[in-house]
Amino acid sequence: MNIKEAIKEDILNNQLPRGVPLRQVELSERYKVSRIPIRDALLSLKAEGWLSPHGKAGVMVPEFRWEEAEDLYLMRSRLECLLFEMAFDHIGETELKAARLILSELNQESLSLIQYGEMNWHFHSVLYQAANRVALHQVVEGLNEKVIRYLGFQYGPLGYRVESEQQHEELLWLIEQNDKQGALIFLQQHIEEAGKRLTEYLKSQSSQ
Amino acid sequence: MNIKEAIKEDILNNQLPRGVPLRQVELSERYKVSRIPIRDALLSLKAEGWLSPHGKAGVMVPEFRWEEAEDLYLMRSRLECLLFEMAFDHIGETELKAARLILSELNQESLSLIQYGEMNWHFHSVLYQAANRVALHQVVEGLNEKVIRYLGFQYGPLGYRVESEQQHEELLWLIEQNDKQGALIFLQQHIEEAGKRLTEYLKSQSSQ
DNA sequence: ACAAATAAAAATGTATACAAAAATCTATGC
DNA sequence: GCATAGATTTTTGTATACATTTTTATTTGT
Repeated sequence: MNIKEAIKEDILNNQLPRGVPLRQVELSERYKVSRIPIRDALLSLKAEGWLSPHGKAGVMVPEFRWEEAEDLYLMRSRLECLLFEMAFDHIGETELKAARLILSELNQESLSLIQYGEMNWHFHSVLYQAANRVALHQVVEGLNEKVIRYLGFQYGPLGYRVESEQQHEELLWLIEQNDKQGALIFLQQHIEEAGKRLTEYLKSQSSQ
Repeated sequence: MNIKEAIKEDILNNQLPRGVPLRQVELSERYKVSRIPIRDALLSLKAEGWLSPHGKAGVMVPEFRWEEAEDLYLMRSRLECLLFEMAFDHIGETELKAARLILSELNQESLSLIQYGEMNWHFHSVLYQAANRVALHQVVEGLNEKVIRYLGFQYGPLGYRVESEQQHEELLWLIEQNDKQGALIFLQQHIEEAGKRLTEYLKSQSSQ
């Protein structure tokens, strides 16, 4: 499971060419392993949306497309709010404590992009776990995984990081106040705003 | 891509034990290939939800769980209705024609369960395609793939097949009448009813 | 000059063999 | 009698070698 992570990192940091087929031998030389574990990794990453098919055989790093980003956040908005609503009444001190801990770790600098993205998901995940909706949770997790691909944009040029953390704080506060409706609407806005920013940025990038 | 299909068939028809780890050598003997293509297939099927991890290494055929079925149909309801709404105004004679063709093929008997499930999805898919929402479409496709695992229940003891086809006819009719609101509500009921039936059936099964 | 057919190459897919890790069994101490 | 530490066996993970498929280049005909 280590080569997968390495390839993900390299995709995020634009160390691998986009749009052209990735050759298994090149990758096996690059990561100093044989082609078999490379094949395994490519297969997994393709299934997870980090790679897309190239012709009849072979994979490539997909280009960024604002349409995909828009769809992802649209789905996150619908499904995460549903999940959060189901979770809300079951969120107790345990979950809040865990969420606060993650938030404090998130504030530390010196996190790689991929680590930050995962921590960000963990924060939301801890809250959603209270809903006890495994299948729904997994799909939402998959969406957040796919979103990580775009984080380079979101936390690079967009400099969204500080603002995002303030919103996390506020969400916790609303939960503590037991303001279900308020928290729900806030979460929806939190997601939709992030989606809108990213989508607009991607559009402006692709049109030039 | 052929061994994957074979394993899927066997999972659907309960030819593989549930809950216990699948051994790669056994499968390689069963399907008369070496372990490498088996590994590839298991990896893909795990990513698609047909198999789940068993301990630190190895996979197993997951048990049926009504909670999963409920989640799947909940998500289908939310996302498919959204997708359908986006598609509606772009559905033309081309899509309707394709949908009618699929429907006529669906009426033929002599389709395996897995083929029927795929045809069923194709019908919906053709309509959704008009929305031109690739990422959203793919997620919905994934949900329908996962639902196929449960089709043995839905079209076996539940005998839902004829009724489902009548509903498909009616949906097409509503589209032809350009009754967007009506079609939307009808689709939602179509999905939610199927989900409710399946979930209730699974509950009754697991409680005895 | 362009298109289609064919031959060469490069890439993926698969089999066999070996290494590492996990699970199981056994023996030993308390 | 039970739990734990170690050894044994089983299973998965990886490397190398070969087969098949796909892609690219070349040739040939119009």
